[in-house]
Amino acid sequence: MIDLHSGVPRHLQLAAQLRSRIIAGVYAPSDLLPSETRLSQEYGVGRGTVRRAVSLLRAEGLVDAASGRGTRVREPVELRRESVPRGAIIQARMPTPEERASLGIPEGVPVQVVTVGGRLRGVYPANQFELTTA
Amino acid sequence: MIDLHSGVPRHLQLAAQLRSRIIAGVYAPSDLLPSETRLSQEYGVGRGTVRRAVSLLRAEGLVDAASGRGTRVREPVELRRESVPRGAIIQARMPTPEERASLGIPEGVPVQVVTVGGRLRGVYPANQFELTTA
DNA sequence: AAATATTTGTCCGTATGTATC
DNA sequence: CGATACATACGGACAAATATT
Repeated sequence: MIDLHSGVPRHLQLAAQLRSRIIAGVYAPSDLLPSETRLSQEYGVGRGTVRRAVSLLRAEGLVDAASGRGTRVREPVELRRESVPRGAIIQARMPTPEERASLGIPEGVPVQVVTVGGRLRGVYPANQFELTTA
Repeated sequence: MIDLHSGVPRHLQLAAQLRSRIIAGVYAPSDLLPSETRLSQEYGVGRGTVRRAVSLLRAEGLVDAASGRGTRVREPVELRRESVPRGAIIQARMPTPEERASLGIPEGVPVQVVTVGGRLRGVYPANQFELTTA
């Protein structure tokens, strides 16, 4: 459960427990997590604390929440492999809000930017692509 | 300022304004942002809303906050260029908390993981390295 | 050196809105 | 329409780290 006096923030403790349950398959892909109110009661923490914990899992891409529907464990996605030419420069960073909107990138997912000779070659969301050198 | 009835969440409005001020150089690298209480008063929103806005900027790697000290605009750093061999696979992701601690990675900074033939070759914090194909 | 003030971090309770069932 | 569930937002309280006097 949650140790209220361990010094470790409760939302981190809760996030860790939910995370390990997801990885262990207790909550399997496409499963709904218990509602925020349920978690709040079961773990004896406020709902705000639950939301903070869940928001971490969302940022890690583990779950996906929607109003009215619940919070669902995300299906693992197959990564597409994209080949980059020799001499390319590959830089990772967090996407701008505009990139997130236009590319449909979820929270907490970085992008890899490929440039060749100073010219932009592509922006690859890390939840969809891995890069390989030609 | 903040439009309380535009339908756009206030923390997003505030984040957008702070973000554009940072990019415009109104808040320059190493500058402190106004304190959360100041921002809360100036923009007429609650402190929780301010914290949500700032936390977005932290996740984007734009600013860095510390207890007692304040929230500082991050310095852009010179990137070291690291060469990866042909056939390597480069995957970007957010670091685990353990990696952040051991590698000293600030918030909002992704890492690039290089594997060759399934064997791990290196983990490169994106605020220090850019990769190039050999 | 010590006390005080400032600033961020955590947590709670409550209220209201919006989407879904 | 009502019940459920997530989203936004406020206020208050206290702790922890840092800065200031």
